[in-house]
Amino acid sequence: MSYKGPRGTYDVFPGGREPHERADLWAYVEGRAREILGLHNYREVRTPVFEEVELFARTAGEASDIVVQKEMFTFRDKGEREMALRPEGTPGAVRAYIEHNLFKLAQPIKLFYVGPMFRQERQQRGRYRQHTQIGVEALGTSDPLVDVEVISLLYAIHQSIGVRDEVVHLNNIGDMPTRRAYVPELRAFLRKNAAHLDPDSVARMDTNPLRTFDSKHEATQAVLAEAPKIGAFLSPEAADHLAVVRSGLDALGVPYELDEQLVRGLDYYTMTVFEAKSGALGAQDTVGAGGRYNALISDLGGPDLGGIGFGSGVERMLLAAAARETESALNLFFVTLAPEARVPAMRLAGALRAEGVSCDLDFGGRGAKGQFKQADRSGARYAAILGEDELSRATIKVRDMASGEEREVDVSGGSVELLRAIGA
RNA sequence: GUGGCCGUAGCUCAGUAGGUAGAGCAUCGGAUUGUGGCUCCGAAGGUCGCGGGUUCGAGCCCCGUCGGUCACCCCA
Repeated sequence: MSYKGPRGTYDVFPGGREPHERADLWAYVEGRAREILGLHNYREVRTPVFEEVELFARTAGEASDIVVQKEMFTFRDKGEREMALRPEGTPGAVRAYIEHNLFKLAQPIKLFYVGPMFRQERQQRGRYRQHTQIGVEALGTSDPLVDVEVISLLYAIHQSIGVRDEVVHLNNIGDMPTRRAYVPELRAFLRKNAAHLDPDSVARMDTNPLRTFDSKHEATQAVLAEAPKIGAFLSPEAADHLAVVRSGLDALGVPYELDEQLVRGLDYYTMTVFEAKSGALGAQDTVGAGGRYNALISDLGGPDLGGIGFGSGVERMLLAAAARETESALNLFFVTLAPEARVPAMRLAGALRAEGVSCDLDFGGRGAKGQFKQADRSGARYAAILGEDELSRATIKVRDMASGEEREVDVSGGSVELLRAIGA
């Protein structure tokens, strides 16, 4: 084999082994998600898979090494513009919201997107260089009940496709007053215990102390268990917001766990953050996650309005969902027993398809036995046999593949009798 | 990007102390000149990831490289 797919990518095809390689499961998940999104009145937005690097750099802070941090695929176009394949969906959606003045309409604007995201990382279970996210952005309001809707929507989508062993983690990382109060406390605490922290956390202690909570090092986690909790530092506004979100989730019956160590990788989050994890995955156990971003819209040149959204990894949803079988959709398979029967069979097939009956026929020039074998494997309920005898009588033989029963029907007047014979 | 493990037919794998490759399933054909699922017979299918090296001889040993996988980093 001379060519292989690029590192960290995979193909979706009939017969794929892993759930995320199966085309039928993709159709199922996307279909369910679109249905539920529609029921919540979210509408689709499609934005380019590449944007100016600057857009993504703007949205994720730590400007200097952002390209490295977010591990973006970047390239320069022929006009010397620095571009990047999108690593996440929010910046493009928010950019479009601003660019098309959607903030002038009645708010919120509730959008969803489905599409590929790109990150240049080493692959592992549930992590790919090109992965797909189903995401949602509710833009133009800071109403905490929108947070409730967005989180319950994420949960509803996961439940509908059967994500196993799911826990929603919830936190509020506060507004600016909250952080001004909390971050210095946390930083001071970390400095005091720096000797017990891993190098990555030591490095982040000054630039972004909140992120140290993400560390997987045992020693670091032991230190963090004793760290001051953000809950005690929440401004009155942030505390109220969290209380409304919690009681809303309780009222809707969405199970969640308050997790004061939950921070998020993207720096634009404010107030509400959440993560849906599944025990059915490996180390990459976050199926979907998101949060509120009350400064992002204005940072990108829009009005001072809040927004909240989530992204959910389709590959991870597929991996975390219980195995599922999808049945064959084929109704009928034509078996031709003479070369001159093939074109008539195709003509009849056309007539059947026009009536919504799915059918197929052999293209390999197989003998009778081989064709019946194909019919059997196709999962078709009926085989329609067309040979010299049938041709001369203007009939076709319909065989019920399960019972083996056969009956000959008249097709001199078209496909009517044939349709009736198979109950269509 | 770093590290552990792995890389033999389409798939899952075996391959013994180094002697130029096997099985099961799948595919195709036949047993049944126009009838599937079971059974039997047969065929086709491999530069043993790639490149070097050691050796009379390498799928087995050594080096490099590419790829996969899992974990770290990061994140959906």
